[in-house]
Amino acid sequence: MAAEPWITLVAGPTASGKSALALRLAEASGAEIVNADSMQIYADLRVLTARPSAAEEARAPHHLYGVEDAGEAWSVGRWLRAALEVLGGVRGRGRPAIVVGGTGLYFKALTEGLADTPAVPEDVRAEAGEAFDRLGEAAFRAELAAGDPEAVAAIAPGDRQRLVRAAAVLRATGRPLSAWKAGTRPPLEAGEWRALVIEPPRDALYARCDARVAAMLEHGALEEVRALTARELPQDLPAMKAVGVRELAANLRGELTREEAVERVQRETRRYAKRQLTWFRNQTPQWPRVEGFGEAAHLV
RNA sequence: GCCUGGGUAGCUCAGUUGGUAGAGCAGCGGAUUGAAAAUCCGCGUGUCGCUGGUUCGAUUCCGGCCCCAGGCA
Repeated sequence: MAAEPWITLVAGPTASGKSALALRLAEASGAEIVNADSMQIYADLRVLTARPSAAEEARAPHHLYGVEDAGEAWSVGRWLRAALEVLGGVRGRGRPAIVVGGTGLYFKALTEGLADTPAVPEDVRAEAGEAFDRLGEAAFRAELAAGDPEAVAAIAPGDRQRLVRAAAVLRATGRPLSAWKAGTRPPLEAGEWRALVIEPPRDALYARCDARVAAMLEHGALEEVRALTARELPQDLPAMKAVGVRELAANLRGELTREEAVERVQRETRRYAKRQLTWFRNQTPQWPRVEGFGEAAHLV
């Protein structure tokens, strides 16, 4: 067992000051920063996804920020492979690492592991989706239950995304998801990492979400969305699902006033923060809490 | 000032022929294994404007008052 953890995970909801805390920790320890945010991976929406600025990135090495085009789709698995490779490099340089972000599932994959499921071919995935739409949920579930009763029992009603994924994995590999999950091993050693969860008071966090969305509009969020929508990419790409893209695009089309769009983006941002709070509260209850915002946090 | 309509959940409203009320949105709680800023599940949180009266019982009926909107002056 390693004597000293060399990886620090900094988790927390959006607008909680994670990046600021990570930067302070990095400057204090000479660490390199690794992104664990599913949207900050994409290059196109720097403002809207609250990516660190060029000036901030200059203060410490940053990895996996803006490294992919919005026209490409990353996933937990793709992020995990990339993150492990980056961490290997950091370790090779003899430096500590700080993994910071708001995507709970990415932290879970990093600390607990991800099933070693083979890639599901695109046509199998598409076919499963079509089958769902053709059969309806009840019949689709009945068919899936023959090969993967566990998934059928565990997936909540209406959750098309998970049902289709379970069916696609079964079809492509001949084994249910649960079988793939069974052999999962954590990619990191227990002693080599430690974690922090920033958990600001709800009201103050929401106020910061609102203020930050307003500030994003002042700093070019609309222009980013204009450039992105001009590419007419498929709507189901991850980057197209970033909070604010839909609403600001609607404003650009004249379907929402600027004020309406801002209010909706603020509301979606608050909801996102709430989901993150729920995740960390229940999925990582044993991780130490930092109360208040990241930039003001008292460091241990 | 008079007339009409309306004051019910955070918001927009429905409803109770008198037995203390329910929808949508918001909000809150939860799930979460390759889209996770995704996807989905659950939960009404209430001086029924105020105040008297009638009644076993009033948010509901009656009186008075206050407030909002429109109309007439």
